[in-house]
Amino acid sequence: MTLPHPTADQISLPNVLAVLGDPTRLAIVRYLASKEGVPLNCGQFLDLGSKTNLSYHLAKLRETGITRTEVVGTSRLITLRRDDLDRRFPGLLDSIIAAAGEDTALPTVGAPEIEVRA
Amino acid sequence: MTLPHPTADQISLPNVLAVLGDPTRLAIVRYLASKEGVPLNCGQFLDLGSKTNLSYHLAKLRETGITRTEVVGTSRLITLRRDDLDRRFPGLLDSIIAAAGEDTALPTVGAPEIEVRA
DNA sequence: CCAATTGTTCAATAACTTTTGAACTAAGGA
DNA sequence: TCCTTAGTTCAAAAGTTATTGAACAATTGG
Repeated sequence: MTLPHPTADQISLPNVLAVLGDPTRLAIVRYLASKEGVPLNCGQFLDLGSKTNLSYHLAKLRETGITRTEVVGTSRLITLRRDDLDRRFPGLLDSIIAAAGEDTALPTVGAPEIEVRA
Repeated sequence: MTLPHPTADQISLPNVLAVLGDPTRLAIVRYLASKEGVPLNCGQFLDLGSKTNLSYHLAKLRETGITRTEVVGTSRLITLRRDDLDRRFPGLLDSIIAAAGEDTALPTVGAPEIEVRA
């Protein structure tokens, strides 16, 4: 069983920008990038919204060509389509992820990154 | 007379991405980048939409911090806020403009770039 | 002053997006 | 088989965005 994904050359720049213009989806992509190589399932993102809402955002990321979703049993394993994005839009993903990393206003997955003083 | 602009540190990544996710606005920015240094007025963009519609899109670009608009007589002179954007999001604007340059589906300002054979 | 030029504002509309809960499907383990 | 886990689908509600035309304002040249 495979879900529909656009081919690399079907990925459109305005679509990618619009889809990453949503803070929840940007947070998802940032987290995927921080765990590159490790496929994550939908459950890992529950900090960012309800199950239903994540289903919506993750479908959007897949349909735009930003992520790849593999069905394994009852899980979906989600990865960033970094090669395709880099080939299509060199430097774009890196600069977005770097900028997102500085952005304290973005929601985060996992511990809320509290700055601990010595 | 000056119009309201966000300061550099008020420019938000999700906002920039969402605003550039619109093909008309991406075309405006691409054209501004191609004429860097030369301030353009709204009339130069009439290929991309009606006067009213451009007013809307150009206001959005200004409010997001992507462009600067200077009022001179009855004209608005519009420039890209490249320094601010580069400082805030290094590499982002360049990769977007480069990618937009390859995108034949985007609307264009001026002659439709016909490939002339020798 | 008068008219033309430049661009804005307003209200209306159409279309899309995000979010929600309830109901559902499909796989896996006891 | 039955229950749990993982995630989707659907319809509804709420909100946002893009586009339009008509009316408006401000500057400038004659």
